[in-house]
Amino acid sequence: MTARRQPASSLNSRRAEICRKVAQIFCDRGFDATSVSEIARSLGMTKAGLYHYFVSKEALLFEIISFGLDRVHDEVIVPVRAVRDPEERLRQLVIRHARIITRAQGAVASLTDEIHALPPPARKKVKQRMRVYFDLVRDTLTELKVAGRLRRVDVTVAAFSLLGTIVWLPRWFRHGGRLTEEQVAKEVANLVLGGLLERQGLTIESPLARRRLSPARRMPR
Amino acid sequence: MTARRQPASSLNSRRAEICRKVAQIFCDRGFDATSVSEIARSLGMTKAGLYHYFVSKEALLFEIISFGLDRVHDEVIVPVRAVRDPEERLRQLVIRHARIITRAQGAVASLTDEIHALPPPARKKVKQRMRVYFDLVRDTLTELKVAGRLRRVDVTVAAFSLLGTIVWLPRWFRHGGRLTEEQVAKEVANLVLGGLLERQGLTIESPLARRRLSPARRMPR
DNA sequence: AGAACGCTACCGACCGGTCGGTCGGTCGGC
DNA sequence: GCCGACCGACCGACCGGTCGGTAGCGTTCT
Repeated sequence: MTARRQPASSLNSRRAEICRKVAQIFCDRGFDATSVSEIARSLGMTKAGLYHYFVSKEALLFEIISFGLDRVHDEVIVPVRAVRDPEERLRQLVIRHARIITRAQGAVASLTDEIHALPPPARKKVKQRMRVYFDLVRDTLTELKVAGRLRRVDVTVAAFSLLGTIVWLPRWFRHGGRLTEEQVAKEVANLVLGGLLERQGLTIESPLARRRLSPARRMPR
Repeated sequence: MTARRQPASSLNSRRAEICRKVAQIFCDRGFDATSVSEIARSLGMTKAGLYHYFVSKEALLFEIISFGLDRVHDEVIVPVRAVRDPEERLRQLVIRHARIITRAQGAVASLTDEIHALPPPARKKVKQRMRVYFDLVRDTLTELKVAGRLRRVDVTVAAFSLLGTIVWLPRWFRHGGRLTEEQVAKEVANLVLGGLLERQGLTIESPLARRRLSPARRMPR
């Protein structure tokens, strides 16, 4: 129930392979609705064989969720933290997160819905890691706000709304549709950024040409 | 598995009462993770007693989901369709939808996640009703776009993103927190509208948008 | 008036089946 | 010859669902 990021021995690569496949299964059919025998059959082994790798169904779920959170950590949090400009950081964050979510057909995002099936200690760990990510989003928004580059919005509500938009992606996006995952990621980023930032050349902009605050709009109602 | 909107006989009022309570239970613990005996116990009756009202666990779920969709129909779709101006219609839609979702602690929204537990015919009916709602959102956006009042965004992506923001609300909003459900509904509406519309002093900005630099206090869920 | 009836609302006991999980192996490669 | 990978057979618990009742109550028959 612990274990994260051991060196890739043959055991661990097999574990990772199992994690990836089972993530998809849990994502498609739901954790509770999927029996261990079904999982094993999909993997071409028996239930007893599967239990060679995982001590319980819950432990398997925990490892899968942690695996997904690792992806977010490695491919979103770490690269994005290196971006200094908060606007560009936010854009990168949305695009990167949207991309891994559409790529995995929501396996990463949707599985976090299943945390309720975890025993409380494991649930707490997952929540803590999610919290770190949320703070990154909100802190970036706060940074923009302090710089006067954000519209008059509540940063907490904005952060949650942004995340809601992203995690909802797998519910409607389908590969091979009108838009590619790359296009959707960019479209969502523009939508979100455009909605949050003070309007003024909102895609490519020079940081000089910005008002410090927006005290009044023309024609207030 | 059919049945909708009979006159309120004593039987139906009891059914509705059961629906409301069980909706909360399913929402808290999940459909698959909740046994029929648990449900019955929470209602102060036995399993056999519960089966007097519903022919199956799935039928119970279907009735609950339909009940939630009825709420959206009566309190969002119908009143909002009467609004002629598309901008005001969209604002009303967001506010009304956000309000019933926070009011019911997400019972309405979250249960639609459980459609996968329904047998295909019932699932199809639910999806059709959800589709009607989605079309209302997208058509409104298209109307705005045609009138040149929308930023350069893809209306389909925008519609799904908007809905994602709303259905994600119950994951983080808690009653008795910093914001009331009314404030959150308005804030979200401003956020969404502001992000979509051509800027021109068109949002009524909420007084909540004052800077808040204090650290985080809550997590999703 | 009151016995008889019908019907709703519900219960205790029980059913076949499946669940997550265990255990004593077997077998192939180092 | 040992050890990691895996299997077939099996377990008790619990699942969704059924069945034969019955307590209570309004209506009807006499």
